[in-house]
Amino acid sequence: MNSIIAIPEVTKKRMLTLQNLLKSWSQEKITSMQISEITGWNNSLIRHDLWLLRKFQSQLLEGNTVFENETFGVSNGYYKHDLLNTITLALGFKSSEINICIAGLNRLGAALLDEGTTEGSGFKIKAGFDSNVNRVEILRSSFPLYPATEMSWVIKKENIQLAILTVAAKDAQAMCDRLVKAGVTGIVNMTNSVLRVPENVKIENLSILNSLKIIS
Amino acid sequence: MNSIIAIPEVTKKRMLTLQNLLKSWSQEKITSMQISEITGWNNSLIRHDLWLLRKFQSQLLEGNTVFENETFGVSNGYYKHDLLNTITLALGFKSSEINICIAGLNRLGAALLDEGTTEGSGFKIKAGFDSNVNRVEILRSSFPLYPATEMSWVIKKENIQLAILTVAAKDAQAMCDRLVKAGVTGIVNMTNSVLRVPENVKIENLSILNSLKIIS
DNA sequence: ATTTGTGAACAGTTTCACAGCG
DNA sequence: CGCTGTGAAACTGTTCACAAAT
Repeated sequence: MNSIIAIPEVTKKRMLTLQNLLKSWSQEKITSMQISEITGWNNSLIRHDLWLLRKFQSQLLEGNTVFENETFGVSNGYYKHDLLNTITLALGFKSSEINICIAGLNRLGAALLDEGTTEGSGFKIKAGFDSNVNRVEILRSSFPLYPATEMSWVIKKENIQLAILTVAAKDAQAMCDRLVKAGVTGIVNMTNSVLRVPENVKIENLSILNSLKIIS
Repeated sequence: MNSIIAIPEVTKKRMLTLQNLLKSWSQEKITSMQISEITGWNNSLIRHDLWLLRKFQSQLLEGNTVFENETFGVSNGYYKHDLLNTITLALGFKSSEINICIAGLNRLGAALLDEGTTEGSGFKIKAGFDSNVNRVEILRSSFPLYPATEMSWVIKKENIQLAILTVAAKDAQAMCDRLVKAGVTGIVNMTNSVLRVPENVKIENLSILNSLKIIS
């Protein structure tokens, strides 16, 4: 009776990085040592992560206790494409696009507007919001911009699930509350504010200043 | 013989967040429960972190095995200012400003130029670099912009220690190599590329796409 | 009564060690 | 032989439980 396993968050994050690495890897094969050299992760950790991924996957194909078609580890490296497939499958990326919005159209927010930010990534920016009606009218972008007062219906109508928050620190909590109320289920917080959200809303903090402090 | 303790990276990150939280906390005192409610961290974890911080600090004041002047935990909450002091001291923030630069002046990089990005943070942007000479000439900013070819001497002359990397993914490793060669000791990587650096160079990855994937 | 400070217990993560495979 | 797959061992981080403080 094997207990049900889940992929830990740390592993998921590493696999996201590995995915990016593989996309720019030009050879057909790669070994755990090579990955280790680039990323700095211990080579056993990589094999262990991959093992977890496949264990998790085989558990989804219930009943199939025996691994089928095991082209995987060829004892002299992994095939890049096999790896990419495994990662994509195991992390369960949605096949359909996820709609997102940007809240706060100062220079940072505005920079995310065109810039191919989400090019071929599975995410689609559907709206931009700002409390400053002026900004909304002046800025040009490939999708519509709205005053923050319109947020509620736009988020529902466009089926927006996630938001990138780029307002000034002092307005962050208020804007966050509005987003949550409108039904957003996750926020990438690019402010220095600490956001208070209900348990079912996920936050990822991306503060440049904090990062600078960590590496200094 | 107590073994020497160091503050773990996870704790440091939490303390950075706590620092931000306290700055916007208007009351004189705060309890571990209140911090817990806002951040979602278990309240014992907060006390434990704080305990580590002070243990670490008292170890710096060598010989002083006895804590002196222990106004700290007043058994009904922490004084905001005591906490802020402890965090600042224990995390050892430099009293002097640290010079940084921005490598890659596309829209995202350019957005960091004025925007008070580093306002009162202990970091000072001293230069911006881009391989596109045009951009360097067109953009306006409060500090000088240079073609990437000038990087080596500028970084030395201005004593620049850290960099924020905002170039296109395909140019990331090349630009990173140049920064490292010029003597930078830490990079905030805002691209999706996985950077390969020598052990002594610290990287913090801030990829918006990865964050979106994690919360989705 | 409430909240901190503390070490022990527990859970999670990483590394080790080595069998098995090509 | 070099490399993967795998479970066990070592290590790191978090939570518990309760004494001490007020």
